Amino acid sequence: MTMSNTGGRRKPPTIHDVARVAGVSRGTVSRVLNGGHYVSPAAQEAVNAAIRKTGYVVNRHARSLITGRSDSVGFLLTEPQEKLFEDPNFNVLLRGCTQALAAHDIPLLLMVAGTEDERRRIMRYITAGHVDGVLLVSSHSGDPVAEQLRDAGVPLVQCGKPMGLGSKVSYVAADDRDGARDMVRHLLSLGRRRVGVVTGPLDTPGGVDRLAGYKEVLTEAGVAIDDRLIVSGDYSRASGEAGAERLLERAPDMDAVFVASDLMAQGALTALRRAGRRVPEDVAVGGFDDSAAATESVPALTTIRQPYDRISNEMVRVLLAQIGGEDPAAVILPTELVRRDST
Amino acid sequence: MTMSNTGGRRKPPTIHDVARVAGVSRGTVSRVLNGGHYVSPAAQEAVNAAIRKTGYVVNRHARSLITGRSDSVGFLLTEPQEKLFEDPNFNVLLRGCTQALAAHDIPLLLMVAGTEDERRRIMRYITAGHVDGVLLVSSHSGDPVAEQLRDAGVPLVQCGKPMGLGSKVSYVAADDRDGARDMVRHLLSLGRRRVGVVTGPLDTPGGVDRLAGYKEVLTEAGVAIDDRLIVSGDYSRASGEAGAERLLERAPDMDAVFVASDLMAQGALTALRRAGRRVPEDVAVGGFDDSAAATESVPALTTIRQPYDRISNEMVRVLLAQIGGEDPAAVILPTELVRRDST
DNA sequence: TTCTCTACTGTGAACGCTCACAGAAGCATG
DNA sequence: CATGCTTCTGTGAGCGTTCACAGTAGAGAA
Repeated sequence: MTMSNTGGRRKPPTIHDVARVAGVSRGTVSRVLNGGHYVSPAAQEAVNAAIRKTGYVVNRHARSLITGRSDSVGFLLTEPQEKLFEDPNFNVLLRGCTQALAAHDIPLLLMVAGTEDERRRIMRYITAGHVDGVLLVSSHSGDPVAEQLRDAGVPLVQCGKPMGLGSKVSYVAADDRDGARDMVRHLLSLGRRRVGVVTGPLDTPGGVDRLAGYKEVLTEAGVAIDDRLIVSGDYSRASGEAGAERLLERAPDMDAVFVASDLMAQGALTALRRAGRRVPEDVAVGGFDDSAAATESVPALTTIRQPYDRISNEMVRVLLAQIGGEDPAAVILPTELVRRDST
Repeated sequence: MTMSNTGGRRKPPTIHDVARVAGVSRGTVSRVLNGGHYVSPAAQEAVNAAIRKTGYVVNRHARSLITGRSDSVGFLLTEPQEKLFEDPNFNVLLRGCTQALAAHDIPLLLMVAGTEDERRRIMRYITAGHVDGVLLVSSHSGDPVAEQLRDAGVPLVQCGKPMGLGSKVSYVAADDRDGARDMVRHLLSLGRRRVGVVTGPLDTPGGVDRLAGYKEVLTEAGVAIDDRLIVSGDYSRASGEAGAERLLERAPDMDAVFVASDLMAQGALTALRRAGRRVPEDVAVGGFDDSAAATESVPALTTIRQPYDRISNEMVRVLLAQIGGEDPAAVILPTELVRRDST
């Protein structure tokens, strides 16, 4: 009479079963599992064979109980919703982090803090030690969550430069300023001199730095800064459309515009088309991000590529280092100009 | 001399500390934590006060070790990438599930099985009992993963109707057939008679059902089915564009088209514009999904709304029921016609 | 009174693992 | 031969919780 295996799950083998099959002790099996130092080759081999034979998989709960580590990290999003819905970059980041962590056999717990209630529950969960560290994505970058976590001693890496420079928290970001410089230099190299800009939100480092890069290059090139050519948006498509409209009103002779996100650039294209301007003949348009929106636009956008794959890899690397005891670190990654049809 | 709390985390309070503060035993605290049956009001109150005072949070690892439950579920995506990048619906689903689970205090583990290696690692993780159940999103809907999990006795809910009807696995889906019927009826009600269709992939139930609804309504209305008016796509924007182009070639007198996804409908709009057709005057266009693409299109798409918020809620509900021992269940949710500017 | 029943409470054992420690075996050195 | 050192192995304890069980107190019935 054999045991039925329909329906319920069988009780999985433990380290004890492996030890018995391999003819060694629990301790030896544990050592093999954790790097194999101080284990004879013969025992090593016997244990590995026993693991394969029994189909043993470590019980992470039991391990965590004694080590105090959870061997998992949280991916925390502190946005009501727009980010998750509108921003194509978010997907890339989430996927990149999931995979980078998977390579270390570390599961990713997704946490979305929309309401204040959710935020509290999540903070309690995190500070109780249920994750070893947190990857934080938040757009309003003076987020109190970052400071709270840092004060609680939770390893933390933020995506994008945080606002308060005093706060000692790790972050990984693209080089916004340098990217903006590249784009504006590119527009100037096309012979354009009336270069407008639709900035990001000016209460975020990203918004500020991209504008700074713009001004820097114009000044270098001896082109006067004209306030009528500067408006700001909030990275949304709608704000890009409104921004371009305002620019055309205030400076009808504009012959190029640097828009600080692809989504806004898409909106700007709509506004330009409506105003009867041809792109790129009358007005050259440069975006930022190289998100999916850049290739979907008509014409396809010349843009500044943010290396999201590298950003997610670095976020994970820095976080794991910090969990391992290293100090917080800031990583700034280079961007790249991608030429398409809008310039 | 006070203990420094800079840097490292303090050791969190245990159930023991709570018991001591409340003046009761571990057992009583545990009972309060798990529903409070057979606990006197006085003890109940004392324990709750002690929990607040000490800031106690249950150690889930210790609990899981003994209960055998992990009190977490996996969200498994078996797609190489396109879904995560192109499909706006995916975001909505992921967020919905995260929140529905959060209400039960259950964390969501995100798992992406792109490569074969990842798939194996994830299967081992799941079957080892590290999650209590799995929410599965996969487009090629005869996915072997579903059967493997079912055979391993892992509670499972799939998003969308699975292909092999024999396999007894839970799923939650929108009523594709009925949605298609509504849309085609709507197009007919506008007086259109040459109604084309760009279907989804015909090796998936969603693709098949939407086409079936289309044919059904035409037949009911006494309009002959014309094969030249039927082409199929794969839900991508590009395939919608190509599909509409082919339809115009084969049936230049087409005066309406039902496109089985909003993303494809966006592509169709591009093709129609290029061919000089006005939408909706010359050709009315109906989409499916009511994703972000529907409102971003110009003109905004009339479409069939899939109730993604309800879908995610139902997926979680059915999964938790199944974890609780109930039998697998199928849930089919009603759709809704959303009128915009393309019809 | 005594017994039974219900409502509640405390206690030891276990869950599966890692860690610290003790000890064994092998080998070179004094 | 004792001593030390290195490499390897086994053993008990304990992580924080739940669960089963035993036990207590009080109320009501016989």
